[in-house]
Amino acid sequence: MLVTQKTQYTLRAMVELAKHHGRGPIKIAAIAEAQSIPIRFLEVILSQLKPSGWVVAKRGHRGGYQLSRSPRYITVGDLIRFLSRDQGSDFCTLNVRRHACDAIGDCAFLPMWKKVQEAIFQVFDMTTLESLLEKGDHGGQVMDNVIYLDRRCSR
Amino acid sequence: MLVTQKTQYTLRAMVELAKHHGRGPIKIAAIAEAQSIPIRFLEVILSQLKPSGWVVAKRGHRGGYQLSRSPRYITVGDLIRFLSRDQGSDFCTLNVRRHACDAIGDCAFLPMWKKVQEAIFQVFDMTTLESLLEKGDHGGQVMDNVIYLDRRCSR
DNA sequence: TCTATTTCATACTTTTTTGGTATGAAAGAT
DNA sequence: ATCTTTCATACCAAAAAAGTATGAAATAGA
Repeated sequence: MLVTQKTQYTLRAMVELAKHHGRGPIKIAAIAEAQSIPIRFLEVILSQLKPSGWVVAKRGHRGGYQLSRSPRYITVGDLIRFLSRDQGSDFCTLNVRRHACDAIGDCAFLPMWKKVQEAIFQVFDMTTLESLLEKGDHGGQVMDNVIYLDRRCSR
Repeated sequence: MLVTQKTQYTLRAMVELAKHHGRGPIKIAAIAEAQSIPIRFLEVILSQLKPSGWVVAKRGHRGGYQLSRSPRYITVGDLIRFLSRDQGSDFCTLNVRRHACDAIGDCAFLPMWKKVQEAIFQVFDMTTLESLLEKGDHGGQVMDNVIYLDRRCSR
């Protein structure tokens, strides 16, 4: 739910579009090829992005997709918010519903979920498509004052 | 994947156990009742926590569960890491696999996923069962220097 | 205007994950 | 002994995610 395969396909496709920004439309097939995305699935994905103006499409010969605005002003955060728009949870990326523990009155976990949600978007919102195109460490400036604990998944 | 219903049941059950810490075992049925968790499901959940020493069980008359150590030293982070231990993603809470975009060489998104993962556990790791018992705003001290953008899920 | 190309809209199928049940055995207290 | 409670494992159902199919509608260029 947080980051599904579809989410990742979407981001990859958008980055691919960003790469070619300003050089006319690029075909679904080409994006699918470049990013190893099942072409039919990508068709569905892109046509869902269009109505809200993320991308502009052109049909027919020499048609294809292109970004509607500069990759500099498109953030991962905005995209992910968009992708989880009609997904019932109260914290869009987490899977948590506010009324989950209604029975107990006001849920003791709520402040925590809220903080996590904010922390997540703190990162997503600072990541633009453009920044993703730049090789090397990008977008790290903001969190540099935080001490990261090196705790990994145990397995 | 990130936070499933089972995850939330687990946390609620642990908080319930924390409430009664030091006062002998408490029955599954009582926890289930207090936290509105399906009892059979909770049985499964708790018996999965036992082998790794999160809880101690006692069978038979006057049996039940209790925490194996103080709620002060049990963090949500540790619990969530435990719950997602054998779930193939490289960033345990996100659903992202490192080799997802192998084709493209080194994935442009990796640094971002890593930062998000760290940001999430920054919060989870500072939240102890004990802190969840305290009413009011708890655990907020660390993130206080961060400027939160008020961006919500659009819907 | 015809044709090849490409997106578009919608619906369907399959697979995977999640959520939850069932059953009966084992252990412990009185 | 017996009642209570956990324990281990297997099973089932529902929901979500992933992916496919079909044919229609534009568009460019010959």
